[in-house]
Amino acid sequence: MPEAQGSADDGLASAIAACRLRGARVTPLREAVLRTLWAAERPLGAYELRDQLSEEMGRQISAPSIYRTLDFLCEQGVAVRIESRNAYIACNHPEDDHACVLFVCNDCGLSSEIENKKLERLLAADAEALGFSIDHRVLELSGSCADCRG
Amino acid sequence: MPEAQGSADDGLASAIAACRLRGARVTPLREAVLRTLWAAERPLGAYELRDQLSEEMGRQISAPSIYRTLDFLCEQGVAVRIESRNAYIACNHPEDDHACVLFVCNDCGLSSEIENKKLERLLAADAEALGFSIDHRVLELSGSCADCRG
DNA sequence: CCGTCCAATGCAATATTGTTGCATTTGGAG
DNA sequence: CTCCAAATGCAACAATATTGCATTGGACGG
Repeated sequence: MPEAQGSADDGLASAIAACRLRGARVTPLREAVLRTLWAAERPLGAYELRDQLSEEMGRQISAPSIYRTLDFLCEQGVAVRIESRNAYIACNHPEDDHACVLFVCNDCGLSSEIENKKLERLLAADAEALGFSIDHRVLELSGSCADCRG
Repeated sequence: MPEAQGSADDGLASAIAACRLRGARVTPLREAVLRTLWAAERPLGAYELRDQLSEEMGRQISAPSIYRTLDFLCEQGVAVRIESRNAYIACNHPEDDHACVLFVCNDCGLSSEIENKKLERLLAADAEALGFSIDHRVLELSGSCADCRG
């Protein structure tokens, strides 16, 4: 579940608005996928989304459609792929550059994106020292969230 | 290519020794997979390993054997799976706890594992603040290495 | 040396995840 | 309205990963 920051509806609405501002087309399928991600309480796989949306929309949605839609949403910065799970979540800070750390609970799936500027600086310094130019970062920490640690 | 630190042979030998010290069985297949990873100049996929080893060993190695072997090597800390690529590399510091950052060049595949204690502390602090207990970390940065930036 | 046992491997089938190519539809610009 | 490009539908397929069960092989006690 994307961490609280207004309601999921607010998040969805502002994500859609952000896409439109950039001139991107928010089609019914794209909106439905994003809505499903916002409503989910955990990361969803592509085929899970396909099944759920096929039911919701009363017709078969194909895997390629789902993947293309997810690509679009990730490019727009309103969804994020979790590499270590082959799954996706809605992203609640489309404005910044996704320089965040993702905590994912193995138990309930709760996913929290945390920004940490100091950490960014350390990574940038390491990259600099190596002469490495960073295109894409994957920072995923899995374990147990506060609720599930019982 | 695992970064220089003695020769690849030294790395391979010490990785094998480390496994044996723990009482783990280092079979011909396990050794061959690890040797191939050490010799590779880039991360290798499971099926790539299967094909290469099938040729080397003069018989068909099956996918399950490869996956089981890779699981073993990762558990032993002598190999690492790169989640963002579905690929594996040999690990050159089986001694510590794999609290490292991995830089992977999109161009040549060069993979450098960097330790960064400050970064570890920051992540631990974020986790603490969330009440989150970390099981597994994935820190993978892809981009262009110094040589490929030309 | 022999038998027993268990970990490791072989192997076939299958599941899951992701992609390609091409036809068709849709929505917006002119 | 017409045209164009983007989006979607769809079938086939490719790549990655797992399951279940049979077989092998080495370690160890006798």
